[in-house]
Amino acid sequence: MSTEETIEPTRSASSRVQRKRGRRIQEILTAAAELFGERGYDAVSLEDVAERLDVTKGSLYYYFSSKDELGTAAIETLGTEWTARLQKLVDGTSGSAADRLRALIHEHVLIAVRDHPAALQVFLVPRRWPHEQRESIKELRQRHDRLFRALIEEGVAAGEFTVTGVDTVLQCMHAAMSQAPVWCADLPARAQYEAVDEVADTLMMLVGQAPPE
Amino acid sequence: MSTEETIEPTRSASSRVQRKRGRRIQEILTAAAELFGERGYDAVSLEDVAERLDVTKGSLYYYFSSKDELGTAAIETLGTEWTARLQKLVDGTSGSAADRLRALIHEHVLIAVRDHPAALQVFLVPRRWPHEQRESIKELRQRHDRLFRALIEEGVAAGEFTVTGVDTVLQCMHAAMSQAPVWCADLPARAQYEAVDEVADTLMMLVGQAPPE
DNA sequence: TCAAATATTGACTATCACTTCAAACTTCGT
DNA sequence: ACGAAGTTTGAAGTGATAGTCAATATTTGA
Repeated sequence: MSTEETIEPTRSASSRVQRKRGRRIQEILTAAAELFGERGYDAVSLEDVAERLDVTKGSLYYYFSSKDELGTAAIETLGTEWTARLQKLVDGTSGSAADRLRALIHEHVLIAVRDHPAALQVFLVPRRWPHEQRESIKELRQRHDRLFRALIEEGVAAGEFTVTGVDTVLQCMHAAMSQAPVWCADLPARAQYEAVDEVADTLMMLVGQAPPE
Repeated sequence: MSTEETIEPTRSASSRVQRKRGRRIQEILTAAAELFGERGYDAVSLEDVAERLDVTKGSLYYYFSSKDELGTAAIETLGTEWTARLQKLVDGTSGSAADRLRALIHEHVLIAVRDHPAALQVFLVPRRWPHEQRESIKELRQRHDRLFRALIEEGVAAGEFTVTGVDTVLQCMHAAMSQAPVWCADLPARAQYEAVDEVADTLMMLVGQAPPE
């Protein structure tokens, strides 16, 4: 919802029309988010986005004033959905902090590997993003991180985890997770799942959890 | 040394001239390696490289047939120097596998943070590199990894380390290290050193080494 | 049905970066 | 000193892609 459109239709516009506009914007964002998540921001041209929607790129400028604006909004969309999925998982799982953290990592990486191989890297490296856009991504990542941080701190408080600095652990975790899709890219589906499993085991060591058996 | 030049001067060429050519190539590679290491491959144009050398970009094509070729060679140079530095450190240190691994990680990240903030990412993500160039980078990374792997396996054999899969540990380690320069970018020098220290502590947990004190 | 509002087109411009190359310049060996 | 070999230049070519815009098509509401 509430995606900011900087370009407004002249004035007026019935709510019906506005809703239609909103839907169209969502369509665009969805398509863009998919592409950016698959290939990364730079590797996707507006022409690519337009093609997927069966329109021409000129039309995209009717809704977004620049690629960066579309990009920011699309990544926001992607991240929001992602966070929601993870939140749902966290809420639906019980057990020790270790169990839940492991499940969270597993799900997180699995989503990335299967659905959005390039998305985590976009979240992680907002290097080339201009001015304020960067803040937007940072904020998104923070929202994203909160889930992990909460579990880690819970585990630390419960004496389950050993950790030097939570921030550093989070950073290392994210960095590693963001690369997982790259390593897994050439693996068959079955092997991917096992690889993700091993990544989860390994990352659990960042909080002092030795692997099972 | 032995940098392959695909473009050869007509024929003949005295060894003296050839040596001069070799030196020039090294100058170019050094300049390019620095720039690529600072800003990453894509963010550096041939014009940038030429400018640093006080020549025009056309001149670069006298030595390298394309940006990719120059890029591959430059990264090779960077990686070779890097490995040499780390090798020296490993050879010059004694103590438990844990001590040496920690020192290695620390040095590795510190080089990256201080000298080549973007280099590790280039080593890690050869995504956009074409055909065979990719293999070259992979090989380089393997050479790079060998140092870490040797220490890790030693520690495992000695019963110091707990590890599920060495490859996964290596990957996570590298991914995390490659991001460290980004996190540290805005920190003052003193704080950088401490941050690197904490990264080392955290990464040691990947092999089951709880932090000190 | 028709005019106003909205949406889309496609051709055009601008820019940036890789690449080519003939001509000019420099260095080398004799 | 001189020609040949090696090096550099600057301008032009190419291609990809962001961004613009007047013309056109579609949708809306009365």
